[in-house]
Amino acid sequence: MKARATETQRKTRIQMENEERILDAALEEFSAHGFRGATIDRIADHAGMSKPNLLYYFRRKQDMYEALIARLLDTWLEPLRELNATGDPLPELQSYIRRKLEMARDFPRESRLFANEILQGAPRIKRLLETELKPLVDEKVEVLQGWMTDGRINTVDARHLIFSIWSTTQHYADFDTQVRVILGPDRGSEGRFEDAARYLETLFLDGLRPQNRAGDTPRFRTL
Amino acid sequence: MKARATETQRKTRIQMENEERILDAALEEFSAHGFRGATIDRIADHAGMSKPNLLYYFRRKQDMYEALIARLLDTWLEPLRELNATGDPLPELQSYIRRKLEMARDFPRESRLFANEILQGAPRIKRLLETELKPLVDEKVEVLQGWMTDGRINTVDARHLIFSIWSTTQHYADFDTQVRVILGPDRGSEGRFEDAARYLETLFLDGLRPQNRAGDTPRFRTL
DNA sequence: GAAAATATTGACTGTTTGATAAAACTCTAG
DNA sequence: CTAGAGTTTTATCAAACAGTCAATATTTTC
Repeated sequence: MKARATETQRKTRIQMENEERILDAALEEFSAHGFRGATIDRIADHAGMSKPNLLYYFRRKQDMYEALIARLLDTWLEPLRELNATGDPLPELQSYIRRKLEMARDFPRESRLFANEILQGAPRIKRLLETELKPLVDEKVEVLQGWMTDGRINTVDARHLIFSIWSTTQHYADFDTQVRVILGPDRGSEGRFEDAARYLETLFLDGLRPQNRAGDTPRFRTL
Repeated sequence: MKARATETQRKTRIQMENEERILDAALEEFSAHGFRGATIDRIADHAGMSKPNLLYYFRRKQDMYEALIARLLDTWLEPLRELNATGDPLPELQSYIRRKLEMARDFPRESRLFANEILQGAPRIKRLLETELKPLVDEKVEVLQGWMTDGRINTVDARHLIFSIWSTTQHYADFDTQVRVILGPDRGSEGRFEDAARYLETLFLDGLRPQNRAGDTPRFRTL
């Protein structure tokens, strides 16, 4: 009966398998009900093991949650990290959007876990947001502003630009239920995401103003 | 001891006051922790009354939740209802976006309540989405498609266009914690929303492609 | 194949939670 | 002012919950 908590290395085959099964079940529960709404019993049930057995691997409910959050944030920020300052601006943004959309498609539960945590005021990861998320965003904001100064993309508030990419892409994971109701069951998951990718490309590149770019119509001034 | 549940009219002064206080406290709790995560005790606490007293007005936890949802959906869809088919497309969309942004600013708890419900699979309002939300969206999609056919706005998937307006605006309520971390405390709430409004106007009208609209640069083809 | 390390279980504990019953109190209409 | 409707409290309950413990079973190691 060794202390697994601190002795990081040396994990048994069974240990690895079970921790994996537990974290998968925990992700299911936490992403659907938030920290407080999730119960150990249901997680144990979903993982196919008894509650005391589960608690043998994760002594407290919070330990599961923290394990999930820890592994999440890193993957979550990867697409933004890949935004390359030396690349062509529009293709770079385009592929950032595409990568975020792929994450929403392939890891919807992770997206919802994150959404739940933020929605509840981020009590457990606020510090992480400040130490990891903020500096990364600040760095990439510099890149975007450089592109704007050089006239290579339209001049806008770079932080809000990032927000809009996050929100539009994650919407397809977080609000999946609503999206399905609106789109109907006709188009499967793949079709939905193809359509979304096509739409977001147009939105972020050209906006909604009709494309009379030869100047044949005087610029329309909105209120 | 009359049955308040069905006998809709004839509410006492005290009844009205207390129901209001309770629903406010319930909104606070449900929007922050979801249905399962919220507890009657905390709601009663926050409303400043004993638990049995609260349960005198709402016999079950679910009754509070349903009362909130019922009053929510109607207000929530109001901005979309106001989208006017006979108006000018771009100003119409512009003011739809502005109204949604105002709702995110003025009713963030309501926005989070809704987000929580959808995030959890909308178990309690899926039917309402089908009977109320879907038809309204279908109707407005027709309007948007009409504008596209007439070349008055850029041709895109109208449903995804609506999704992007919902997600970008509600983001400022639902992910408020994250938004604050990124933007820092410099700008207050008003400033944040002004910046957001300005940014979204540019995004939805013109997109990010630099504005060389006189055709002095050959159109850039993205991957 | 036996000792040691690891894994699983059943039986529990103290607490929180949603909900009820009945007694006691307060307000209000006549 | 008083009778009855409306409101609040005290006391209580059963179920659900997070977490513990010692006993048992299984794997791994030599």
